Amino acid sequence: MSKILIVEDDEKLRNELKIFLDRNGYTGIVLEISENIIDDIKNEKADLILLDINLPYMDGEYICKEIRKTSNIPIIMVTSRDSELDELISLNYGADQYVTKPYNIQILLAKINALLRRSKETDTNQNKIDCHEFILNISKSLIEKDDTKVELTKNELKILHYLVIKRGQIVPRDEIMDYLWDSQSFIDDNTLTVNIKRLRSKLEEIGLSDLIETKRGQGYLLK
Amino acid sequence: MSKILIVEDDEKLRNELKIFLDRNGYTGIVLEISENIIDDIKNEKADLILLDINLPYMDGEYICKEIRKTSNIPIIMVTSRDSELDELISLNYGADQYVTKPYNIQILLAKINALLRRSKETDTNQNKIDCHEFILNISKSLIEKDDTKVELTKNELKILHYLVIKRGQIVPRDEIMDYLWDSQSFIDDNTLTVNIKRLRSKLEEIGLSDLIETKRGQGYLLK
DNA sequence: CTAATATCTTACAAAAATGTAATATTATTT
DNA sequence: AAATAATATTACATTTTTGTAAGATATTAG
Repeated sequence: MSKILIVEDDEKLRNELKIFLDRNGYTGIVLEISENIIDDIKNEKADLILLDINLPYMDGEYICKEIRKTSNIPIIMVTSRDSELDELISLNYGADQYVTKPYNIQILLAKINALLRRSKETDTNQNKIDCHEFILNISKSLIEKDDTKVELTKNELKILHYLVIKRGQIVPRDEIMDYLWDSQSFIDDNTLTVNIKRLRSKLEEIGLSDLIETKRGQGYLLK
Repeated sequence: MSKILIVEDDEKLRNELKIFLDRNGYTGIVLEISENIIDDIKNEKADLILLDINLPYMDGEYICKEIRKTSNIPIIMVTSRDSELDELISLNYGADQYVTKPYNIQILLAKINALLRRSKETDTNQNKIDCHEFILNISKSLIEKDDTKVELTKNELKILHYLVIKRGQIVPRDEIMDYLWDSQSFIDDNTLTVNIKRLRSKLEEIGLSDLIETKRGQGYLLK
């Protein structure tokens, strides 16, 4: 049951929208527009925001930009301004969709569905990262490849995850060490080498060899 | 450097599009339309697909539906049919966006950026889930709260992650056990209780008490 | 080629994580 | 209130994970 925030000053329109959303399996929440609208939005902890551009106090594009500083909640701009410039600005400020009024309400619903489907992926999926050669299942701490899989320890997961994020780039040993251990704990530099070795062995176990390349003097590279 | 697949039969248009994408930091890949287009698409392992609706052999909506059976790659329908029905069908078949030709190419680019930003979220962020009371840092296996934090073991992380995904719902013990252990390994049912106890202790450590509620006979509930 | 340096390998002890058993507590039913 | 069932607690032995030490290889510089 996703919460959808309606940020719109046209009272008639927003009430209709709320009723429509409620009838279609969502919880529509209408916010009163005030100077504190940004805080109000943040406090609601909704799953998606329908955001008008023309609002009192401040415009929707500014609100969008502010929200994006702390949150990546899905945002659909819903506005009567059919302007390509506005659309461009909104998208560049971090909005996900731009819909012009009057809109076909079934299409708006379909867009909400599509966007929530996409954004929920992150939250609810098993937190897998698909790297062509293998899948890193972070929450289960597994490397998966076809029908084989191998469990990773906490250190191995951290290293591989860090390399995966930076795949294709050379990652300095220091950087990995900073990521793995608090700077307080004085960990032997060889400890990283040993951990890399262990990770490589596990990769070998499922037929993945030479994935982590050593760039002598520079760091490691995940291909 | 994201790979963007161009599935479009108008040769002039697709070449222009490729050049434009290449100039804007993407790798545009033009596919020849054939009967095997669906397999061709799957084999490319791209990051996003620009999919025309009017195509020889089969229409784009059908292709979209087929791709969605095995992949959740971002799909933007790009078409000259400005039809609300088509838009609705496309979105319901799993497309993320619907753009009509002729399009403003800057806006198309902004939409591509927005969609990739959203879909890459999983990859690039640190895999944190923000739950009002605390932040679950999955890749570092930590619970974070203000300036305190506590490390979780693999089991603790799995349990908490599962509860977090289903927060607000009662999660049966069986379901958690299925998630934690292979059905082959016959694990004592009390083992889960002990693991829950350990998780609760860690939550207590950083001042989070009574977060995991026992619903006797039903399961656990994360508030 | 030799020396210096970076990374690798192997083995091992200490620490952490895990499952189980035995017992205790709490809630529900009779 | 007693009996039953579900969950909690504690302690302990086993297994896994981890860091380090000591020596081996490989790479680069002189």
